[in-house]
Amino acid sequence: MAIPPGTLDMLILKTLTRVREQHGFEIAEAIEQTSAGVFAVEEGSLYPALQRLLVQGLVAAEWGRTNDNRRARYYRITAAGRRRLEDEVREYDRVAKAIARVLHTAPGVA
Amino acid sequence: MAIPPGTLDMLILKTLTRVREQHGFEIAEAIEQTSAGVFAVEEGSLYPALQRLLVQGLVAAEWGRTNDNRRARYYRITAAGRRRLEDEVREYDRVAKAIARVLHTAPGVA
DNA sequence: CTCAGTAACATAGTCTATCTATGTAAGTCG
DNA sequence: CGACTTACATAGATAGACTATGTTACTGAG
Repeated sequence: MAIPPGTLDMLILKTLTRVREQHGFEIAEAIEQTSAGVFAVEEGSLYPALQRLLVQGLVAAEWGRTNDNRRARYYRITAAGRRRLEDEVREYDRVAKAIARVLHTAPGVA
Repeated sequence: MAIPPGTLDMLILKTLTRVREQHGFEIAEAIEQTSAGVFAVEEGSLYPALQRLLVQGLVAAEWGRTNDNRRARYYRITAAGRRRLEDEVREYDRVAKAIARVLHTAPGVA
């Protein structure tokens, strides 16, 4: 299923706080797994997102080798990335609560 | 604040289950109030959304008069609209839970 | 009675972010 | 060597909310 617009960067940053260094494919797999298979992160969404995060200094990257000796770019979250993640989670909670209020306001209430 | 893409139709349908007939402005105000002021529904988002819902038969509309005698289009939710609302709420919950799982998976967990 | 102000509806075009489709480099293995 | 796969990458399509603008029609001041 599609990732809700505006949440992908947050999910990537969060994933990078769980495992110190991951390359793109690993990040995508981790999101799919921790979401219990609800989300599929497409490459056309993943790599542009990682570029955005790189440019903003929220993640850092270096080229390395996978277990089976393929080249891959390994990402880790920066201090600025952690701060941004906190902000985004806070903001997401605010919005989620607001939606819940609308969805659960009883009929007849002003 | 901005309405998360993909949620506006659901919020409008839900609002119309609370008050039987409302015109556009009233719907927008109701969403702002029940969200505790978190959301502001802009006219450029509201009216296209109502058109979408009309075309799909999820709401019905008729022209009428406001309390102070201005013309306004009054909307009510249809049976198909109630079914769609149920689907969208169910889907939203699924996504929200998936995001929560990603955000709350402890470090070190596979 | 006219004219400014405003409520309500409406649409065109912009922007943002994800997706689809495609392409490339480089390693493995038969 | 050649088919297959992993991993990265980008161009273009698409969706949905936003900004900006415009129109209609009622009210109220002067």
